[in-house]
Amino acid sequence: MKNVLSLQQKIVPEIIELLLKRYKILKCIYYNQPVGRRALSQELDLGERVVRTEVNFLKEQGLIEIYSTGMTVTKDGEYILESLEEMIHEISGLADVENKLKKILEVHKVIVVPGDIDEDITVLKEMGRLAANYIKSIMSNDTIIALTGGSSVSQVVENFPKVSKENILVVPARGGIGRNVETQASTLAAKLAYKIGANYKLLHVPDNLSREALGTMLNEPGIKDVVQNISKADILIFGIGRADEMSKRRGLEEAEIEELLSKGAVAEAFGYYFDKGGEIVYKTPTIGLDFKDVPNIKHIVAVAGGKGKAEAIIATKINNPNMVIVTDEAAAKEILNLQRVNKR
Amino acid sequence: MKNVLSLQQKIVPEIIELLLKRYKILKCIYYNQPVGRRALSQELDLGERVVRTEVNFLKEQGLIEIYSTGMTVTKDGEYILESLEEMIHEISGLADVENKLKKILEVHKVIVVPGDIDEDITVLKEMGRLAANYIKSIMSNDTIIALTGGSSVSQVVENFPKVSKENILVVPARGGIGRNVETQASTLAAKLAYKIGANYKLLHVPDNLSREALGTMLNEPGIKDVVQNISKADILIFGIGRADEMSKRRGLEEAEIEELLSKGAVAEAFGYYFDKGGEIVYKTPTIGLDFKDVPNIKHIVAVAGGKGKAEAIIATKINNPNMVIVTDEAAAKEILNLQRVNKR
DNA sequence: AAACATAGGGACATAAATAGTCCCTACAAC
DNA sequence: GTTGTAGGGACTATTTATGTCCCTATGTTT
Repeated sequence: MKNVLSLQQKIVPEIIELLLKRYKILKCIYYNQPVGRRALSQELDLGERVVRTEVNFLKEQGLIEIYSTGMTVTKDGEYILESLEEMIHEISGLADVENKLKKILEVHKVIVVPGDIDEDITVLKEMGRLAANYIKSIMSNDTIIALTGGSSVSQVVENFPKVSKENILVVPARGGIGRNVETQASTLAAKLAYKIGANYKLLHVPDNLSREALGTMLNEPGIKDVVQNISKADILIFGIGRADEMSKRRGLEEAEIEELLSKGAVAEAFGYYFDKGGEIVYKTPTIGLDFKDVPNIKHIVAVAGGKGKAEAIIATKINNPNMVIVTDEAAAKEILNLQRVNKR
Repeated sequence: MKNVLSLQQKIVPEIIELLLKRYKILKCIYYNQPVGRRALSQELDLGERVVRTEVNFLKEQGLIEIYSTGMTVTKDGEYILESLEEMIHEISGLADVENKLKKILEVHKVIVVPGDIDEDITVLKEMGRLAANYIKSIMSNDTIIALTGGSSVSQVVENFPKVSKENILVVPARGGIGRNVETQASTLAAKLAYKIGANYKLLHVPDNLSREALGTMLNEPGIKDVVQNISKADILIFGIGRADEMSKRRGLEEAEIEELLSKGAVAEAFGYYFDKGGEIVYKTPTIGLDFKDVPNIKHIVAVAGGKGKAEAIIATKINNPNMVIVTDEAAAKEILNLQRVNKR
């Protein structure tokens, strides 16, 4: 049989939360027995009533006993507690990792997909699907979605479920034509719009323009309109890349790449390059989303996976508490590793 | 690690139900695809809305796809379905058995405790605990509980949880003094009453009285009162015994026992002996609960376990659709066996 | 011995999830 | 075209979970 737990993750994902909650409570009673309901709820940071409901359940199951002096774990309970330990470790792996990353990266939510993007291509798809589902859940009528290019975002679009909201607008976050037409922001914007029956507007502007050219472009009416829409975006979907890879892929000149890297750039996201400290060290000369607008966007979804992306994910510091990161187990664990090393 | 599933049964039993429900739905879609929501809900005997909720979930998880022609299971879904099969068999063992028994025995509910009463003494306790919990859930103020003697009922009393209802009355279902004072109906009634802070009344009448003596007794005011209470009982708790064992234990004379068995008696419950067909072939001459009152009692809980009791459980036919049977795995499986043999 | 702290249980209002129901539009088969 | 069945939307009713506060019992401190 395939691993029971991963199967259950798929068909009854609620099990994780419930199991964890009950385990936590049982363990807490065990370590503090005899203990009262209120002391417990404080210790566990759960509502008093919630604790009570669960405590009643545990009593029903004969795992604890309740006296007027407090609650104690029965022999059965101890046995269960012991047996559960192993299972919990296995299960809580990801849930735990998600919570840790949430704190480390200071974001609203982290979604970790089991597996490694570099070893299993379906992991990327799963990332896309989960990101898409999340995005669907936050969409409402009249939402403006801005997105970037890249293979990760491409999978988000590819796995987008049907949506029935009205007057959705999809725009590329920034101008710029990548090598691969299939994963360009414009292509993806159009594809997503088509999939969910939304409108879309495109920015037909190459990357790496001169300042003068940019200025001129910005005054073009067709472009000005799109740029304004972008700045009003409600949802931003973007991938995170490694600075070294992205600078090449975006066709920067050798000299520029060298300068970029010598400045310590390790991450790239929507045209901005970040160093390890999260400082912006370079900005791709094109038009579209301005970094100063980013902190105000209601929902930001970053999608990136693979061990190699860990550093870049950490470096991409966007001061937006609403950010959600969708990544894979490999990247997640590597981020935790790097963090541990840094602490020493 | 102890078996994951039995652990989960103990700590998150709700999830198992959920798992079963979803599996059932997924499987049903698979065999009928493409199929509509309403057809499904009819097939599965679930509310249309319930099906819808679950179907949405399955879609979210990517296990099914929804088209305007109906729902189909995806490759992922098929894989899950296949992998789940084994797990379901293991899990649903008892749940399934419970349902089958419910139909075979034509009762309101069957509770099956894993294990064999004859091999593991804790199984008997567990049966008692579950029966007691069930009884607690149906108790209200002013409830009258009638119970018989026996080791099974004794465990129900022993494992009774705290109850805070008012004006509960506990009475023995029938008069009669057994060999073992500890498990006599009178003793148990008193013990239960003490445990839950209820009142009790006793019937001090030996088994096997002559007709004349019975008539006399029935006119005694102290006894008349108790008998009236018994006939108004809201809950009846009783054990089921084998006719051969019980007739000896109850101290019948050799000749009577032979007559009894030659009449085909296989089961005994609250003083009545039943043959295989569920017909009453003998009645212990004592006073108390009358069989004609039994079909009208609101709640009847029978407790009996062990392979040897299977035949007796089948034979004890009480025409009361509210009956609940608490038994063990050994008896349950044997009942299914006997049933299969009978069909041939 | 009295006062106090903390225990579990009861009760009730309210929030949230779930289920029942009915209607609508789309699509496929006849 | 007509018809039957599909899924989705939307509203209501019902059940369940939660927050809150109060009560009494019990063990401990003063």
